[in-house]
Amino acid sequence: MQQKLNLYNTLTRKKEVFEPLHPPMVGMYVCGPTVYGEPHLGHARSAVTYDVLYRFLKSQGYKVRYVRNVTDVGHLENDADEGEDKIEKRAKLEHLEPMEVVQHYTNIYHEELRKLNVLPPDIEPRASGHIIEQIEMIQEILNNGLAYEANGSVYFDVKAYNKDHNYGKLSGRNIEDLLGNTRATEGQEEKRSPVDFALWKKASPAHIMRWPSPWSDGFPGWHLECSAMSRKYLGTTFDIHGGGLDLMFPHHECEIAQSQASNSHTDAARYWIHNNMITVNGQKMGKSLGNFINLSELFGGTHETLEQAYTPMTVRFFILQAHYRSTLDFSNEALQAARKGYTKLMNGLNILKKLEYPEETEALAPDEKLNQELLKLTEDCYRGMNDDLNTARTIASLFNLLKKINSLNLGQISMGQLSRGTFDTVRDTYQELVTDVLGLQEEPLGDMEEMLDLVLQFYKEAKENKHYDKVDTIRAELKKQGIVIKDLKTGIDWAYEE
RNA sequence: GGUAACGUGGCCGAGUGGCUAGGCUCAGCUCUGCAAAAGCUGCUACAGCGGUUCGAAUCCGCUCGUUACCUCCA
Repeated sequence: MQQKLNLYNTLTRKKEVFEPLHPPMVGMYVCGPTVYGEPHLGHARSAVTYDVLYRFLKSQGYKVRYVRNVTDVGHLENDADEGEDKIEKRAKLEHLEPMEVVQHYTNIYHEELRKLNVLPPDIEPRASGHIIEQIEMIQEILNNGLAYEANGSVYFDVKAYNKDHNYGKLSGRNIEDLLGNTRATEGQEEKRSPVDFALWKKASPAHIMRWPSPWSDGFPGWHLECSAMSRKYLGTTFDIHGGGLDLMFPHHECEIAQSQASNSHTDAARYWIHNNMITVNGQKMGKSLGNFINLSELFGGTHETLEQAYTPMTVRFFILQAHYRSTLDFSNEALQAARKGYTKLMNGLNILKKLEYPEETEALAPDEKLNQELLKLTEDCYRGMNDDLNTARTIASLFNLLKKINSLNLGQISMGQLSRGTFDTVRDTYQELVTDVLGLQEEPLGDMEEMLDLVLQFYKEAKENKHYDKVDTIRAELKKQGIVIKDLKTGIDWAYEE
């Protein structure tokens, strides 16, 4: 495949050819969730987006180290002021240890992502497990004169930093605008400037989650964990940093500032990737709007805006049918359409399993034009992926390919019109992209017990009609599945074979 | 208020100077015991107004509308 992957880099605001720093190794860091609540559609979009990037890079032969963190400390209700820690607030509410909250929601997050066929990252570090690394980084920034201590807390000195660096280079802001727009917030007396952000916060006496540091018993600022952990596992400069568009400012901006101000002196990542938001009725799903749709509600059909339950693969397909940098509007109609599209793609997968190129028929009536057309379609599939992970285009091309596969299956196109090479390319492309790269897999069929009842019904009829050959066949086939039929006086039943 | 982005056919959603995106829906045809699936055909759109150009949905300007970030959020 001589096509090259292009990625849109927020840092440069344009699509760039992806060239890893140390091929074939690729280092990739993605901002994971703060585990204080149920995972929702937005988490799914982010996870699926970077899962596809991860899968695609691997399919292209890269050796990827994928790090996705779990934020379990330091994420305050309000940034860098006197807000409560999200985790701790939840813990108090539910009368739990903060780490119980963390574990609980981390487990659910993992479970839901597994349903969505999202591969686990290679390393999943937690902020609370990297306090030492974070303290070290703060010390570096202090030593470099770009942070200051105030009453046991340490703040990043944005104005000082901005003298030699560009604070706002990622999100396209400038410090004057920021200063002009910062609203007066209470409890910020310690900060020299409203734009400064916390690297370390001194804990109030009531605060449970606290660690010793040179400055105070306290906890690290939210932005710091990502800088410290990405550096620890991927180095001072790595290839890809991903996350939601809403994290661009201030979170990612601060990450870059911290990395530059520390002894790393880098932007941390070379390609900064941002996925767009999910909207509901044209409005962003947001905490303050209270219009979140949790994944459990989606899979269970329990949310009030849902007309029905949607399976994880329907949701995955729905996400992939849009480009990751576009907002994706949620609606029942769109999900239902996604369901059908998904099943269509799966039917194609099943057809391909059964289709074989006949051994002896080596292109009886080769149709050069058709072969060319099919090969072009397979290239289109990859062209979509390479063009900034445009899964929407890839899926469109896969549907075009699927039409031909269906025609082949129905004999509207004969196998002899294709060369073996064309057929293999078509099959391999379809299978690889659908299952390995897009990560779409078959979902279990309906109720197995109901199907079994149907078989038992046929068994009963066969027996009544004394079609003993059929009776024997049914028994034998079911036995292969580990099921035995029991002819009881009271009726017919089944049991697991012991 | 500051800064961005977007406005595509009944719905969703790609594209981006000239060539059919695709999915869903709807109508018709082929196939078919009936149906379904599949294939084929049709519904041929790019907010409005100007401009650049041989040619614009695609570039530029203005107008209208929507949204996002600037505060917690993936």
